[in-house]
Amino acid sequence: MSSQYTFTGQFTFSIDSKNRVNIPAPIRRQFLKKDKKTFVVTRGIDQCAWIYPISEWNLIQKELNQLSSLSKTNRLFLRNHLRHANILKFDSQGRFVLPQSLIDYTSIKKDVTIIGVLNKIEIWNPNLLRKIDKSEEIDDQSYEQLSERVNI
Amino acid sequence: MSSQYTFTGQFTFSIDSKNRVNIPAPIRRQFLKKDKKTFVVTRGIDQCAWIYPISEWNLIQKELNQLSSLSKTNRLFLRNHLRHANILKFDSQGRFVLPQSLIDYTSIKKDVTIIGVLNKIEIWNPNLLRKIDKSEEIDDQSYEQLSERVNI
DNA sequence: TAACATAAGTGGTTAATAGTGGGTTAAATT
DNA sequence: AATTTAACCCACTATTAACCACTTATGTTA
Repeated sequence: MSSQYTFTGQFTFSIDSKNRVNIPAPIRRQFLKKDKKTFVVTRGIDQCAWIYPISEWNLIQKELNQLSSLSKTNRLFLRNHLRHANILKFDSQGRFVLPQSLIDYTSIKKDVTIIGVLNKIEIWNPNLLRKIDKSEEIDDQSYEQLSERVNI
Repeated sequence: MSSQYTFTGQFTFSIDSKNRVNIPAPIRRQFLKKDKKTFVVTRGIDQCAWIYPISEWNLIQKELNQLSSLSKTNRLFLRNHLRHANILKFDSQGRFVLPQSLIDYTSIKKDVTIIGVLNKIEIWNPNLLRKIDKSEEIDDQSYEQLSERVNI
């Protein structure tokens, strides 16, 4: 089953003294009623945090359920991806508290950049995102490979 | 039949003088009424303890029943996983006493890190978990392989 | 375009919950 | 019967989450 969400856009906000982060209104508005303001924040594979609406996350979990813990790789993968996953809600002002472990992982200080990436939302340290922007461009060959799979 | 539990998150608490360990509230809240605060603690495959809600454990037992004891591996596996399994309940404060044998096995001293891993909960010595974090990272190739099976 | 109205982002206070420690009673073991 | 162990209860403290309030944008209408 495919995603019901298509997040886009980029926003930069401040994180407050209680580690609360505001979810940009355009993104917040997309949240479906059924998800009841609930989502999962976890480590991204790059140095950012990923947010999935809870219904999206449930789809992922179903896939993870197929992996047996008797395999070592599976065990590591499951552990490292699930332990950093926090089920949260945003408050009546549309904010949530970013867990300390993720603040550390993402090196977020005062400001955060929030970007919509299809079925997930990414939370970045603005400086880090800028740096990666420059250093990790997609080369032509990789684009060629992608072209086989994605018709854009 | 698949799991009814989807534990996530990471928490670090202290173990008290009576060897009591607190179960983190977000995990405790997930426990189904039918399980009546009952669960099984046993040895994990890595140097940690595994906790399964009793209904999950029953599912696992059903699978274990499929393994013939004529195979030596099966015999060893069954023995090592069943002999260290304790059926326990958590008290009105949400704690349980961690059996001495598991304290020894996991090298737990003063603090414990508790992590949710889908249908089970893992109890670790925080230092040990950190060590594994570094030494056993998943390499790019394994990620590529996983990507064929899991769409995250 | 000025005035108003609405929505969005930010900040702090209070009330509820969670984690921790210890003591008392009941049960089990020797 | 004495000692140990486990269950149960009560209490304190720190953290978290719910609530309220203010300010700055954005947009609408006269």
